[in-house]
Amino acid sequence: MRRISAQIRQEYDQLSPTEKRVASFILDHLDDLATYNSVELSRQCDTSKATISRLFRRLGYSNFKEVREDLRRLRQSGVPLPGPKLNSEASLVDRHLASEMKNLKRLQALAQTSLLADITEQLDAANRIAVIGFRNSYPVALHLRQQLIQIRPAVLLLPQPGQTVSEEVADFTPQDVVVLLAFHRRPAGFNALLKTLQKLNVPVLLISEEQSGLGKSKPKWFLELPLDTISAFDSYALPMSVVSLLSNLLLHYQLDKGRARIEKINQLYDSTEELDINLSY
Amino acid sequence: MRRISAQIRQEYDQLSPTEKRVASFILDHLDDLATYNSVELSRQCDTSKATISRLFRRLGYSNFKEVREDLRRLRQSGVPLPGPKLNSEASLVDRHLASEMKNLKRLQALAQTSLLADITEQLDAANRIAVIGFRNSYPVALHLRQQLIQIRPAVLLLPQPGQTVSEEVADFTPQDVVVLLAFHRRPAGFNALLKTLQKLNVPVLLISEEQSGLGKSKPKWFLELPLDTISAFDSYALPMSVVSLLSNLLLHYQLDKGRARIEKINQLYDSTEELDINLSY
DNA sequence: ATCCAATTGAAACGAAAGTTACAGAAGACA
DNA sequence: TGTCTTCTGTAACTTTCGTTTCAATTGGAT
Repeated sequence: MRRISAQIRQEYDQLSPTEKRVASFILDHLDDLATYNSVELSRQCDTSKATISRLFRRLGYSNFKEVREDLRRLRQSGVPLPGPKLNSEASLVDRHLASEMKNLKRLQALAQTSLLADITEQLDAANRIAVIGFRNSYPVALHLRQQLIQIRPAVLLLPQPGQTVSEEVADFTPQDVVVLLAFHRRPAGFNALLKTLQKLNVPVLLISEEQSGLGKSKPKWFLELPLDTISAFDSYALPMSVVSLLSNLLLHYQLDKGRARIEKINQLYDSTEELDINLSY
Repeated sequence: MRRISAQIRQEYDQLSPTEKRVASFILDHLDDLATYNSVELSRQCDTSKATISRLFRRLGYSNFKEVREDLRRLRQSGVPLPGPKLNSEASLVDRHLASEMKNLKRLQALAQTSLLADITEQLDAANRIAVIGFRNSYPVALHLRQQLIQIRPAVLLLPQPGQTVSEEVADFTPQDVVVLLAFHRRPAGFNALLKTLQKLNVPVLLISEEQSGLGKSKPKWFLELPLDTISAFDSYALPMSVVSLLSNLLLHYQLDKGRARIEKINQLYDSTEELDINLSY
């Protein structure tokens, strides 16, 4: 495929001063050049439309449209990203970000299976969904519930104050789904809960940190997310990313099926306060 | 800032069948919609230019140009690096991950300043820290508080049930710190809260989504995080990553100062031993 | 069956985007 | 100095884009 950046490098010496200025600008904005038109380009580079037009001609394109098409194809077909460069004295911040990047890449590997499609389907079909998360997993559970409730009814956050999970889960059936967020520090009794669910034959999506050893409990779906950081505090970035991903997947699944009731979404957004927070000032 | 995905959510039910088809396509291609024009859109959705034109009118834009400008502004708020680009058949999952990657890169650009060091120092020195977050920001606030409380005392989560933020914040001083998580849909009265804090001269760390326009309120520190995803549901991955980053930074700051007790860190690392919080089964 | 409202695409229109012709400016060279 | 070349923006142009008008079609409702 022809690459405009390559063309520019090749021809750069032959270009006139103004053209060089434009070419540099292009190299600096390769990623969203496809969204510019020649008028904007000329304004940004403080030159005329004519110069822009001539430049692309010089670079071997017959017109601007061809450039656009090339860029879009380029955009869509995998420019490898330059990884975060790290020297030995990289700051904590840099190292944190590098670590997050690494975690994301691992998720990418995990997400290749049909697992997510399968889960999405069940999240749509389930009569009820229970989202369960203790301690550090609780904020994630809360968030997941906040998102899911916007696209389907009957999404419960467990346990509710004053009740035990066992009680609330007792009447769950194979037509329901339980999402169990189980990152670190699972309280005593957790295994009992797993067993109960298994006995009831409730499909369980179990999400934990890596190396949790929870795979043995044979949940219907199992996601092990890397939470590693440079130091003692884990990062819950990936769990939140998965929440967003699952929500978006479910939304699109429902859209495809014509089943999404989007009109409700904003109402809920605006009026419903799912949490008992006092919003007054 | 107006977001086309939000507009679509709001109006979706009012749309005609063809318009719904187009709207779905848009949600599926939010990330590179800016590179399409109405002719291409109409071809992709197998409809006419006229329908496209009418749809955007219905979504509250006065013309297509306005849509483009909106989308470009969204896109351009990032660093000039070619993100991970995928071919057109890339799955939603792949595109989600690519988008997260891009957001991380943007955070990398934000984090170059001395801002974080400054914040860390104050988080250490503060008499009290209040963490405030409503709606979708609440889980993040909860999590931040959970982490910070492990390395320093007097970290409050506001508002507490039955009280108003104003009341609880009334006695805050310049020696305290308020962390205000303010992602999207800030409730009425939010500005009043900001002003109160300003009047009391309390240092505020304000964290919001990009393009929130909250910079005008002149908080002491201001972080704008990209939450963009491929579709309607935002990703709170970056906020959670920042929580982890801040926690780790503070931990290391205290370690450097000999102020963190080693046994605390061991506690942090130890994922099995538990104090029992009253979460029943 | 008839009417009415809603939906949609074809076509016409005006408004831009993009190309080309042209002319002025600047520099090189004799 | 005069001439030639190159570079560049202006303006005229052609093409494409986006909106609007209008008529055909559909699906209810009476």
